[in-house]
Amino acid sequence: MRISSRCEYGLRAMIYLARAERDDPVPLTEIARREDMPTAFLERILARLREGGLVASTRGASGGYRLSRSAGAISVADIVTAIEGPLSLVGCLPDEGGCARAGSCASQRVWRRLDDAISRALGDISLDELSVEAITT
Amino acid sequence: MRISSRCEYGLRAMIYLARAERDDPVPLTEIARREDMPTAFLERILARLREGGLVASTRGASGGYRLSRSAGAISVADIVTAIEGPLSLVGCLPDEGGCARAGSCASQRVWRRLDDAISRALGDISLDELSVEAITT
DNA sequence: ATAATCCCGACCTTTTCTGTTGGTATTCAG
DNA sequence: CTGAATACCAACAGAAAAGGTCGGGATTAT
Repeated sequence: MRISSRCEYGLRAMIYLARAERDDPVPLTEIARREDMPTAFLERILARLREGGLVASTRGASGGYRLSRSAGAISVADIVTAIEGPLSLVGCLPDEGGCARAGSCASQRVWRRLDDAISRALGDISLDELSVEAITT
Repeated sequence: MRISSRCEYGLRAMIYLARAERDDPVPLTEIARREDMPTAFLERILARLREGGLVASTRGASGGYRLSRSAGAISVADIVTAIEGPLSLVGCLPDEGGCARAGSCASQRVWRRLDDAISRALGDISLDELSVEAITT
């Protein structure tokens, strides 16, 4: 179980945006350069974040990206979900069709508990908390 | 972030072994048949569980697998670790060489917190708890 | 007009996942 | 001793996902 680079890059980019305290949008190339990430790849990650409603973009010269709401109102869970899709761990959970043995399936409970733990852990961390942490350290 | 079939199969197999309350070892084919899992694949999973010290095998006719210690002394974390390797989420953690930006890297903290949450969640669930749960439900 | 920028679809390479195959070694029962 | 049942193991293969690149189109400030 590894965190994908997509996710890692996406989170770093969001932190970068949270720290960029200015009104004009931040261009993709700047983020990529400063955070040392592949530009074209990052672009597609930002596309997902935009689709997820976490960043807003302005096109054209002197365009770029900015957070679509305050850093305090964005959790890491939001970011990961926007990038990776639903956080759910297994396909056999009831909402997704379920599997034959259902009900009597003990392992299902394990994954559900894990799901909860992950959601809670990631939901508890907000973006501004991270940008602050990083500065004070 | 999905749970791999390997893991799912492995956990189910372990639960099966925990419930099989008998002294003679359980053959691979039985587990595979009863749990509807691909035999050869399961074999390789059981190999990892054996290397991880979670199951013991006896060869030859009327051989098979059994838990190498009591179900109460085996956690889901043990199982997942044996099958998937270390539970750690990112490669940039200090123990694994670290990355350039280290120290000032806010995202690292996120993954570490997540790591902890996962380890705690999986470490808290023991195998006998699961086999009991499954029976009483 | 031009340069800076976002947008997007198609492609590529590498790795991981999910198995399968075929053969070897070991042990029990007759 | 033989045969069947079993674990063990290495090599292969197809599918999917990860990680990334490319080329061009659309938009906008200057």
